Amino acid sequence: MAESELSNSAIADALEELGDLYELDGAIVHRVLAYRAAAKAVREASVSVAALALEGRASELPGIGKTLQEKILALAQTGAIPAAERLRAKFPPGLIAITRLPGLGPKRARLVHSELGVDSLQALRDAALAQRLRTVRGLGPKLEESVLSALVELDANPTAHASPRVVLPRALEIGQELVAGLAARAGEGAHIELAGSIRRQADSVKDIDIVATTISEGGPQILAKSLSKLEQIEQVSSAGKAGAKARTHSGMGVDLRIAAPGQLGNLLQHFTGSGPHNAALREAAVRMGLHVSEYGILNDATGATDTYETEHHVYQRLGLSYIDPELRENRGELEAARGGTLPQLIELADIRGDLHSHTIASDGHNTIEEMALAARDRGYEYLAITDHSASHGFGNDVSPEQLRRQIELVREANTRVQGIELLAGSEVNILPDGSLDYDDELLGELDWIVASVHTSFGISAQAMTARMITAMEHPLVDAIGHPTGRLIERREPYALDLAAVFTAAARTGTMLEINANPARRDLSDVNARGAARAGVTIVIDSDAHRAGTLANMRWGVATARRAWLTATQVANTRPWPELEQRRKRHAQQRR
DNA sequence: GCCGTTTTCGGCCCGACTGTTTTCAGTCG
Repeated sequence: MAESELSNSAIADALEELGDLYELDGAIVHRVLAYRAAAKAVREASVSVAALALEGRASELPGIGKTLQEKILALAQTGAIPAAERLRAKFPPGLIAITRLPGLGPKRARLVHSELGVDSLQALRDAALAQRLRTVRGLGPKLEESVLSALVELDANPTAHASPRVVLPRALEIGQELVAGLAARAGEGAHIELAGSIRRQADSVKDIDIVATTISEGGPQILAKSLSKLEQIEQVSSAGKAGAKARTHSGMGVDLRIAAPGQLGNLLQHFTGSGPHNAALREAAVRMGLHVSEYGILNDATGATDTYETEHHVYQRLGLSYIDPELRENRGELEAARGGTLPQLIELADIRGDLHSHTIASDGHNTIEEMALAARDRGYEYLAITDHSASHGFGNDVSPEQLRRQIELVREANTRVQGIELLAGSEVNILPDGSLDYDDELLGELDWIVASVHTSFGISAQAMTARMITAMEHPLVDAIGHPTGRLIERREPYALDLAAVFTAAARTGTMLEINANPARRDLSDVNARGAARAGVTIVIDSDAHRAGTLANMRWGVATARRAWLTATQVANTRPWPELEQRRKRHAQQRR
């Protein structure tokens, strides 16, 4: 296999930069959008795009054609794209920073560069202070004002983006508080719900989108005014009949949109998105002579705009079966909905047990029995106790001797606590050479083994891949925990050849985890989908460190749904005896 | 620059808001 250290994320960054540069250069918007779409496809790919390009196969990815295949190949072979070099020489780097300011895009950046010679944020500030921006046709005093206030904000907080992304549970919590607050003030007959990326159950959320309908005459005004009264809201920037825009004290944007009940389906469909899903949906609709917006569907043939109360009817009108919100990312769901081949997605109620949990034996906060009772309360049939292993290194090491004692304690608790099967397991460290930190004899006494990387994240992709594959080839390793090590919005995944890992997992019968900790969700949606396509069995685990966080399972199921997974593709939707028989140590015995 | 129930060229979603305008361009989601 072609080996390249050029990561997908580095390629995606390069394509985005090139798109920005072409935009500054005045390229037509569709060409720029093509670069952005290609960057997204590269970032989401679960195989090495550099390796694909070296084989001449990058154009197999959606949105990448002959030209971009060549440009990625050049980047992989020479470390640079000639067109980007040329454009970088033409436009000073400060111009890109200017396009990032609110209210300023490529057109205006180009304008201030050509008319005033502005080539940096500092030069822009000087021009605004000297009131020179208003001398350019199309620009005025208001823009000077907004430029200066944006620069002040940037100075105060140079690293943070204007609106940071937060992980889903936090956004959902704020969103639900806002919905409850609005509902309490809206009166009878109002319907209020969350849309946007929260409803799609994305990894992280930038803005909270709220959709509301009201039947009373002054309903819209009451709702918009109610929003400004909520304690979470810092300020409302605009309010009208159709809705309001606001910002929370924590800095999240809030977009409230209001419609008549008869349009709820149209509004909800529009505001659930995603952007690429809606764009693709609308392009397909145009070919049918239909124009879709949040207000309804305009029919070219009749000139009438039809509105729909439910999303089901919106999709039906467009010749599509209903698409679950988690799938609306333009990753093939429209074609599947057209052909009636969408999957029956896994649900939280399908989960029968949890195979990754911690207790006070390592870094957990509850006893075996407390965890067992909490799992039973959740309706589980089984729970694996998998404390950290002998070299965890955070003061929570479980020595071989302690593990033997822990196994006895689990067995005792299993006889004491009725109504749930307790499994004695371990989350064993995968050492840099791929070996494990207990000997095989002790590992052989365990019911369930999840192996994870917790150290030496910085080794090369080649070394990390070999390390993982060695661990998967161990006959007693049932599953790999949080396989890429990413932390959402905080830490990139470690360098790893995922395609090779998936192949090895399928070959050895090792399961790969979707770790349901909402800061991890690892495997990610696209990677879990890639793994399942490669024939890998997925297991969804809470990785709970206290009884309460067994409930994190829901975020893992959310990721599985975004990965198009059905219940049958996930191991722990099966009763333990059935799951137990399907894992590799039995498959190996059968041979 | 991509792509095909308008297939190798000519299209490529839809609307709101803002500021600068007197009909609209640019930006944003």
